[in-house]
Amino acid sequence: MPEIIPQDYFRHEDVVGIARDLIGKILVTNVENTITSAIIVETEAYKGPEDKACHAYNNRLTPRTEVMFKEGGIAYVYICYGIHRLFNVVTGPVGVGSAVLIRGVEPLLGLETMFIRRNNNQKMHNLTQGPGLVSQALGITTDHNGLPLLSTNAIWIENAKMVPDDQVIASARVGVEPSGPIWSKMPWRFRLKGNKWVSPAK
DNA sequence: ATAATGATTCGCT
DNA sequence: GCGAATCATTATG
Repeated sequence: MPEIIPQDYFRHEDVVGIARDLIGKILVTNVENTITSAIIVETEAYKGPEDKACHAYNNRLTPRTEVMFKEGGIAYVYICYGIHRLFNVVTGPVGVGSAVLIRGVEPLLGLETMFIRRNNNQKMHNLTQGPGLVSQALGITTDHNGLPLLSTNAIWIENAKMVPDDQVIASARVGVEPSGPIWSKMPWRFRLKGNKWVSPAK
């Protein structure tokens, strides 16, 4: 039996370290009694309150960012560009608005379901390549917002063998240029080297 | 109440 | 490579 990552694991302050460690772990959802799972191959860390690219920058508290300030180990799902659901793992103790965005996964279980959710797209590499598509394939919706990552819920993360450093690429985050040269260049985007399911963004 | 905008994706050139 | 799609969230009046 695979081991579920306990919520405690997400409650320390080092969101960048958590983003790095999540590479290679298994994201699992159970939506409408169907299990789908995938290996996490791309993540990004968002470190509130000092990270200008983070929604919780400067401790900005709004109805949307509220869940980011809760204790680590719960889901933060929000809608981007009116179209896409982006899935994050909230990290840190209560009151710290940090989270890890899951940008790319490699499909593992429930391939058929993922194809259906992705409108029978036969292109394998497009199945879960990018944060919006990950949520689509795994059936993640705003209903998951605020849910604890537990096997008794619809979504959780399972442990896996630690991926060695020489297999992980750290680089600048994507789509955050407006937050300025300092924060947009922080090497807080992590990818599994050579993996075909990392997001296409440059 | 209204207006601007975005942690993106897709289709067309 | 470029621009449209599309709407919840946010700030502002």
